[in-house]
Amino acid sequence: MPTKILLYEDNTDLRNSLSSFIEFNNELLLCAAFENTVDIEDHIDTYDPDIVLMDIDMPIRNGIEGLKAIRKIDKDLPILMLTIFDDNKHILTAIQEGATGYILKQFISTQLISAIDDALNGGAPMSPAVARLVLNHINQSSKKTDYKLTPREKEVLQSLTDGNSYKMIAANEGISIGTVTSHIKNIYEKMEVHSQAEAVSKALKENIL
Amino acid sequence: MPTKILLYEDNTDLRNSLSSFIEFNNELLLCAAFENTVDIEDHIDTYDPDIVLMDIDMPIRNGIEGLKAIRKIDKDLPILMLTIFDDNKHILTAIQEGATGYILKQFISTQLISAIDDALNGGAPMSPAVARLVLNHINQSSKKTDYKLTPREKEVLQSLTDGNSYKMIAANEGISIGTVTSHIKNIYEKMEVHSQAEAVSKALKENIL
DNA sequence: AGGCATATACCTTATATTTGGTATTGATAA
DNA sequence: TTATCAATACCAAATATAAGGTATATGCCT
Repeated sequence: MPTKILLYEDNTDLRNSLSSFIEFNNELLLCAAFENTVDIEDHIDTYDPDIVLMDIDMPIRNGIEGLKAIRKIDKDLPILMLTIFDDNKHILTAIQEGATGYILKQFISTQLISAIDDALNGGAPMSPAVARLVLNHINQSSKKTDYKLTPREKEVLQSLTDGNSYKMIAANEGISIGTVTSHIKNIYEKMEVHSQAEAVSKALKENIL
Repeated sequence: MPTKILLYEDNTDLRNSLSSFIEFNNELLLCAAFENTVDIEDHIDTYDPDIVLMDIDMPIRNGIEGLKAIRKIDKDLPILMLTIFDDNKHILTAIQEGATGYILKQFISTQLISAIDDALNGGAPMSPAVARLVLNHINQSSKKTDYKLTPREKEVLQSLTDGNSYKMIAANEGISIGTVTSHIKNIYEKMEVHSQAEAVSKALKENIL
């Protein structure tokens, strides 16, 4: 049984050539191709595809919106994003929204088949360059700022981040509330923040614990 | 000029066969091969490699330790991790610590050369299966808990997370402090928390914004 | 040994937050 | 059309926090 594909691509030429490419392959079956993701919920319902190929930059309702719309109704349907390589932000957004893989348009002819295959088998096809972006996003250590917190201050900050009040921190650490106050004051100075919320936010976002 | 390689692998047979494989290739130059990462700092200093191939599971001082040690002295040196197992935890740890790529040992013969090439050119070579793990780690939406916050409450929570005080939130949203207080009270109830720090922590960790 | 920096500790007071209420309006669902 | 809910708004009080001090111990440098 061939793999049912739903395609979204606003450029008419590319949409047609991709359609031909898919139709030419006996293992693949093109359900339909659209120029934007308006009504994508209905399309999914109507065609019940095995995989979706999705351009990112489309007018009216783009690929990210389409991706989100699908993920609301189907958490597992493989969705391969297609794009030119210049848009780091879109790539990360797409991945955070649950895209299955990421193919650069320039490599479609050589990689599409194996990418579809990988995606259907639980893999996440992406070029090494895209993977590098993703890894850099995870690996903050390269740009991790060091606020030179003392061991005690780190403990207190960790405890704050866990949602403990001054009173609870004092009890856990075996020190007085006054001392907790003092540590937190110093933490705020070093981190240049002025509230728990800001400190916790900064600590988590910058992964400094 | 050949690419200088430093190899860490505790299994003698595999280390030898990898060494032979590298020496057989004119583009590659094996600086040295070791069975664990003790003294890795000295090795880096002595051999000044272009890339490091690192097994993860080694006795005494393993590949993750070695990776961390290198990253303390060189943020950019490409480091490819090698492993037999699809060990989720090790893969994620390695990536968080700044590994450049991840090769499963079963694919070394076919993928090592291109992986080295990718790594040297700023890419992050990894198999689709490994990439899937990484993406799942980023994309929490599958297990995202829904606290059913209203749009306004999400705005307020976002603002809290940005480190704003009640007063600032009121000004930014164009509502009174009393109303901010009221929204936050409702947010706390829905999220089952009792302070800013806890709410911010939960919001960031669970990625609900 | 003396001087210095730092981590730790505690106090105090002015603000801010938390939590309990109540109430109005507009939009939406039953 | 009634009932519910979201968003808005305010009051009041009990607590918690932020930011200003000061003090002691410890290790480090000379």
